[in-house]
Parts: sequence; C-alpha cells; structure tokens
Amino acid sequence: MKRTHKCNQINSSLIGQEIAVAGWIHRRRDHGGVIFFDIRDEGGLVQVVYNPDLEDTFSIAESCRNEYVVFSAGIVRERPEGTVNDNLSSGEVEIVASDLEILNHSKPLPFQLDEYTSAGEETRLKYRFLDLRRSEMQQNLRLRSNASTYLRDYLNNKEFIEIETPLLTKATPEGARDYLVPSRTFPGSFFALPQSPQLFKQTLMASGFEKYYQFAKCFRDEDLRADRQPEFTQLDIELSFTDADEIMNLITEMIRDVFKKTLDIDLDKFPKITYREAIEKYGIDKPDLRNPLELLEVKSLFKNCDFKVFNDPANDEDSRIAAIRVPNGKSLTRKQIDDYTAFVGNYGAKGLAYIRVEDPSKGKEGLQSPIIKFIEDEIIESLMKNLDAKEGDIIFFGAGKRNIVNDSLAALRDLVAKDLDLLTCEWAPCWVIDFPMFEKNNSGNLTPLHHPFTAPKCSVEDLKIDPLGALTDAYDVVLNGTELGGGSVRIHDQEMQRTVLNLLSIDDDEAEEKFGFLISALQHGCPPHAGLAIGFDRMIMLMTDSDSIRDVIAFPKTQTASCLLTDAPGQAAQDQLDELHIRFHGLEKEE
RNA sequence: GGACCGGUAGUUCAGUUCUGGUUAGAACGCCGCCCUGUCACGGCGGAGGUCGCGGGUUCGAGUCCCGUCCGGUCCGCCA
Repeated sequence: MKRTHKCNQINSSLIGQEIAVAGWIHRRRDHGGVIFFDIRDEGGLVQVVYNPDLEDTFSIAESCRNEYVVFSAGIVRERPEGTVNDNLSSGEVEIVASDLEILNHSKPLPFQLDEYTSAGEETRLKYRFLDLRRSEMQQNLRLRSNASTYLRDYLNNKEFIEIETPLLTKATPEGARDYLVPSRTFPGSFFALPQSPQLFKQTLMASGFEKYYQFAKCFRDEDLRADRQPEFTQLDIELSFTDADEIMNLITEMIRDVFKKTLDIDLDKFPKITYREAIEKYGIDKPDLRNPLELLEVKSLFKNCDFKVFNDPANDEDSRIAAIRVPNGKSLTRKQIDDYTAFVGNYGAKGLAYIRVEDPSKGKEGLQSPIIKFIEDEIIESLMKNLDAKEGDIIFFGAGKRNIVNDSLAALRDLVAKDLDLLTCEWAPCWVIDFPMFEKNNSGNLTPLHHPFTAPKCSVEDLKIDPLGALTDAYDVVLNGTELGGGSVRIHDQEMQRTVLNLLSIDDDEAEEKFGFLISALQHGCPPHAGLAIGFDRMIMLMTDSDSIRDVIAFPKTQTASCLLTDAPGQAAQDQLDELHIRFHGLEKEE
C-alpha cells in the first residue's frame, strides 16, 4: 500500500475514510495504554493513535522512536470532545491506526528539531541534513524556490531568455580574488571561476540576444561576512537598446512583483537618490531609509573655532564635520555613549563628541557636554539653530577625514536607530544613482567604483581631462540598508573602452590578453546595452528576515570558507597533483 | 592582516573575572520501569564529562598566564 495523503491534506472532510500517510515521527506520546504519534511530512503534521487491541501494530509503535521513518494507515476520525488541537491544520481529526510499518530507523538525533530548542550553528552545519528538516529552514528554502520561479516568470513574460555561461573561465577584472582551477591539458595554466558573468553577458548582447537573464553562480575568494559567501547566486540581467531609466523601471516592477507574490507585501515607491546626496545625508551609498536620522553638515560653522578637534577638519578639504541629532536621545545612558565611542573607533574615529540638549531656551547653560566649554558661545548658538535642537535631543558629532566620518556616522546612525527603535516602516527601497566613475585607492591610483565596463556620462575627451569628476549611468538598488543589486549602462564603443582601461593603467596589450574577446566584440557591431545583477541570496535573506545569508543557502560555508558537512576543502591525492604538475612550497606535508 | 565574543554531558547553558580548593551542576534529549486521551503528555529511577587542544604558574587549574585550533560578529578586503 502507498501513502494516499500528505499530512496537510488531512481534515474533517476525510472523516470515515481509510487513508495512509508516510513520514517522520515528529513526536511520540506513549501513555502505556495508548500511543500517539505526530507524523511529519513536508506538508505538516497529523496525529495518529495506536490502541493496544491491535497487538502487532501496538508493539511496533512501542518500539518506535523520534525521527523513525514510518508508514501508517487507518481511519480518519473526528477527535473526541475537548481534544481538538488548534495548532495543527489537521487538529480537528486524527488517524486511528490499523497498520504501522517502520521504513527506516533513526539513531537519537545530535540535536532536537523542535521550535523550542536551538542548536549552535556549528552543530547545525555539521548535521545540515537534520537542520534542513526544521520548519524554519524548510520555509526559507521553499520561499527561495518560489521567489526564483516568480522572477523567471516575470522575465520570461517580458521575452527575456535564460542563457548559461561557463563556470570554467578566465579571470575578469572585477577586483576580487579569484578561485582558480588547474588545467590538466595545459600544465601550469588555470581556469578562474567567474566573479560574475559580466563579460559573457555583454558578449551575448553583441550576439544579438537583446534580453538576457541567468541565475548565475558567482565566486569570490574574499573574507566572509554574515551577508557574504564565497559562492553565491546573482540574478544577472542585460538588455540591448535601452537606458538606465528603463532598467530601473523594469527592476522596480520586478522586485515589487516578487514581494507581492511571495510575501503579499506592497513595496512603496523606489525613490532615486544620487550618490553624492546619499553620502552627504547618510554617509554611505546604501542608506537604510527606514531610519529617520540624518547626517547634517556643520563644517562651515567651525572655521574659526578654537577647539582644535573641530577647527582642524573645518579647514581641511579632505575632512568633514557632521552631526546626527537624535530626538529624545537623552534616554541614552553614559555607558551606551561610551559603547558608541568604542564602536565608532572600529571605523577609525578617534572619539565621539556629543551634546545633550536639556533646555534650549537657556543657551549654553541648557546644554550638557564635555566639549562645549571649548567652543565659543556664538558658534554654539548658531550650531543649535542650524540643527534645530530641541529639548531631550542628543547630538553626536563626527569630525575628521571625510571617509572616517562617513563610515563611523553611517554605522552609528544604524546602531542608534536600532537601540532606540526609531525605524519608521518595515520596507524602504531606493535607487542610488550617478556614481562617480573612479575613485582613488590607497596608493593614489584610479579604481573603478563599479567596474571598468561602466559607461561614463561624459565624452572621451572630458573623461581624459577630469576622470575623478566623471559620473556614470550606474545604479544600485538598496533595500533597508542592504545593497540588493546594481548595474550600469555599459561601454559599447571601443574608443571609450580603451580610454577607461588606459586610465586604469591597463594598456592595449594587457586588455587584449585579459579580455580581448570583449574588445573584439565591441569592434564588430555591438549594440548599446545595459544591465544589472541582483544578489539573490541577500534578497531572500531580507525576505525571510534572516540574520545570515547562510540561513537561505542549503549548504553554506563557514567564515573560513569550509564546509562542516563535507569537510571541504580536502587534500588532493598525490596522483591527482602529479597529473596537474602541482607541488607544494612552504607547507608541512601532513601525516 | 587586525579587534571583539564564544568553545564545559548528545544538545542548550550555568560554574570561569574581582575570589584557584572535597565527588563539575541544570534543563531538554537518551535508557529502564509505570501510565488508555495526550499533543513541548506525565510519574519514578538511571546512564552520560579528555571542561577544544598544548604548554606554563601553583601543594592544587574548568577557573590564572602563554600559545594554538574551531565557530561567530565586525574592520581591512569584497560591488
């Protein structure tokens, strides 16, 4: 006999029928004279009752343990008065068993799967196959599957086609460290796993596929974070004959569609913020717009101030002085402020100045702060006026090098909002646009903010004259302070491409060697094109309200990029290494 | 490369600093017995420990010191 129903299909409409279920023993309750099983399958739970009058079946039930895999048949019956379980969808009924078969035994589990206990992540990852039985993980991966289905539907309906690109490929200049795969047939040569399919998708545009997408596995050998894995999935999209606005409209609609269909959430408008404005107001290019706090520029007020901590940055071009006014921040304790000071220290800030506003009508007397005694009365007065300080406010200041002030206050803004529960809504998407083309890295060289195939908004000539001033048609989509994805209008003109590469100190020979195929494609009738990629794992992480990207990936890696389930990476056999002509330097050979 | 948090029973944790000291505890799980309406069933009893690993200080170390490994959060890195 086979199973006739999934557990979530069982309800009072089946009363009187003989049915059969199969699944795991989620819990057993042995009363000596009667035994209850909650049998779990991927749909849900159902209670099965074993009575002692069926001796054989009852004795099998007595021998069963949690997580045994069983088959059981019986009659669906209304539960006796007063024993209905409202927590189960099948809770009005139960199965009175006539048959029970053990399909597989189970050793006692290393950790419990119920929702009342929690296992550490190390244990969960080691026994990932058990962890994935838990309903939270089941729901996360099901939502992930649903979301990818809706996204595919959306794009397919708009006449996109999905094309796969190779995993064994060549290093592309995305800036991250590559994962390398040695070639057997070309001793000493390596494939690189793609950091993204960027060059392939542009090549596909040259091939005349005008609307492309792909759920693409990407690999980056960099240090991990809660939202970063060495291999991850991008929804990669590229279109010909389009522009930035069309892409942003398409993606806005797509994201709203998937949120609606998956979670029944109506996302609000996606406001557009320029990069410059984002840095100015939030200190970061992926602002959490649920957070009402903003950075206020107060640099000009301190130009003639005697207080060195403020005066120096006020007169330095690369510095910034910004304030965050926290309404009702007076509830913050001295200890919290000390913690904040240590916190901004992580970002290189040397301290955290603050002013408590006790009574703004009393001028300086109504303020409490370790720094005001160093600052002239008139400056304080105009500062309070500029910031529109109100009773109960606390004002934090960041003063120093521009990037340190931005980084530390951006992080502080998030932390304070979290501690004081200031978020104004659940979902706040936005687009960040008008990114600069280049920035200077630590060694003073130009590096692309996005990547070197992003089209500047200016001409070749203007780009050469003022590369740091050039803006691009790049756009990032940001949700709740997380960068969901980004893209740009691409360069389709070989002259512009050469100029950009030359500005990055990549000469024609090197360009030819590294991505000659793209240059060649640009030379043979490549249409104007643009696209973007969505960080699919991150999107699912937000949709499931998970703290970590690992909770939406079936088999993730640890922070040191190992897999606790498979014990990967592992050693290679000597004959494999010999075939690849690989020998180790400076490594103690194990054993 | 750096900062911080954690590692004690199968699991989740307490005990660890200020203050080292007899036999390292709890809960859940597990095992046994009892229990005919429970649903995180209940009752009684029991087993279960290389206190991550190595070294040091000490009469004595889970506890103090040094090193190291593993897991996590973050900075750097990464778009």
